[in-house]
Amino acid sequence: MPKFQTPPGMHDILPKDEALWNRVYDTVREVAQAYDFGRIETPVLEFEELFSKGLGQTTDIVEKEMYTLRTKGGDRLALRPEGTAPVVRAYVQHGMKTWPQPVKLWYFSPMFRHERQQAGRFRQFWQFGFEILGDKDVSADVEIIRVLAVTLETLGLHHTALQINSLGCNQCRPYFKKVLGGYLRSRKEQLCANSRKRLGTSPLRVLDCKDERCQRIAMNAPEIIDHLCEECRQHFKGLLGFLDELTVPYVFNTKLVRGLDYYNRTVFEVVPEEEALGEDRALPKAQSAMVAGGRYDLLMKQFGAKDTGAIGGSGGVERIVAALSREAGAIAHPQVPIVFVAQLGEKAKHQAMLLFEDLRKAGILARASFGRDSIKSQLRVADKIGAPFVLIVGQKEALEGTALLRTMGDGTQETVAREDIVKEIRERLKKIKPRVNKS
RNA sequence: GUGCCCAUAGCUUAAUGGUAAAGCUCCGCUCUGUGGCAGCGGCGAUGAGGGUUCGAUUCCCUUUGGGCACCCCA
Repeated sequence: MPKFQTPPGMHDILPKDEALWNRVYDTVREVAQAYDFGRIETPVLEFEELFSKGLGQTTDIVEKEMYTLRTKGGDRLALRPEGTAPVVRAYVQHGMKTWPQPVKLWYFSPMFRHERQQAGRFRQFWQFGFEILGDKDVSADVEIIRVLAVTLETLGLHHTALQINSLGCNQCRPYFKKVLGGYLRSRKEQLCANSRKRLGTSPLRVLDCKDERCQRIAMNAPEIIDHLCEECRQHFKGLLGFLDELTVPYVFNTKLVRGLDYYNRTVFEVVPEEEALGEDRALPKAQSAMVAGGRYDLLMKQFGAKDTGAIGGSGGVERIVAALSREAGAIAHPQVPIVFVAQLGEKAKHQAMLLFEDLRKAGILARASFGRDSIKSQLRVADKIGAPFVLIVGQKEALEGTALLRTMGDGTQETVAREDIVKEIRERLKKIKPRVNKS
């Protein structure tokens, strides 16, 4: 039994995962570059206050899911549970308001939340995110949604559904809360215990409670969309108009609220379509959101970036990787052929190492097993890893300054002079069809 | 944080209240300058701690970890 294991909810990303992870990372990076987002990586640790003040005291993330610690100097720090607050902090700290607006940033980083893990939910998980700061205009909303949609599409995830809603602003939300609160209070008896507790603090959350009774009440509840102030209504209308023009399919979900307090106006989520989940539904709907985000003008203001706005969205890498594995048919990647360098004898080993370096410098993927002495076991390894060619350097070859070039497919081999090896290998590799492996 | 299920080798699985078995993988030998096949061998496990018992991997308790659900979220 291993003495040490990863802490609960945390996991290793192994070489076998590399193909899919790279695919997600590369896609995010390419999309970010195509839309001119600049990379930002903020520290894993921030002052705890950044989140407790930024995300809202009563949010679950702050109340019970933060990893916090006290430093020897007495500072209270927290492992970041999300990426937006640090980015806004950076915007203000580095005076990005003096940069040409808006400032467009992206990241790809681990996040930490102390929750019980289950399917698609971890204590350390990776998120990529896109943020547009310093822009109140609805076009920023459109761009964020589009960038995320393009990312998923490029990855080949087509069975997704974009849900979208507006939460209003400082003007209209308090008014709506009152209306909603009144409605809910009049039916308090029929609500579940949890929702009853939430009535006072965040009545909006009652709307996406999964309790059957609450659902029924939520069904007929007043909708925020009918109570938006004129500006918010125009903003939302404008957004939907853009999406229609760009033929981005969306589902207007008036019940969609988000777990963080800082959102205003636009909020959205991308979930896998039912059929994409397969018959046995590998993931339940509630925690299957692959991508989510919203506008956070209030957070900007709170952190000192007045009179401007910002919007962003982030994606859960593990969930997207899982979705990619589900669509296994789409996942095929070429495997780069490897040339194996085998050696026999002390002198030959030295020669072989030099040869290995020659190959590497020439950009040829090479592998060797210098720790093994028998040619037999070395060839076995070459066979296992699927090397199409093996270069064998023995005593004789070492003296002659040559190597034996063995073609594994048919077992033929010929002697090649040291200085011709790279050229010869290059030619032969050209003729090989890349092997395609399903992962 | 709450509830339900689970825990044997790196992986997949056996078994019994009485010496823990196999397949795959890995390492090696048969074959001391040649891979795949085959044969043989080797490494390697009852998550941890208690209890019941002559004896526990098996039964009980605790704990740790995992899966799932709730809560919530990417």
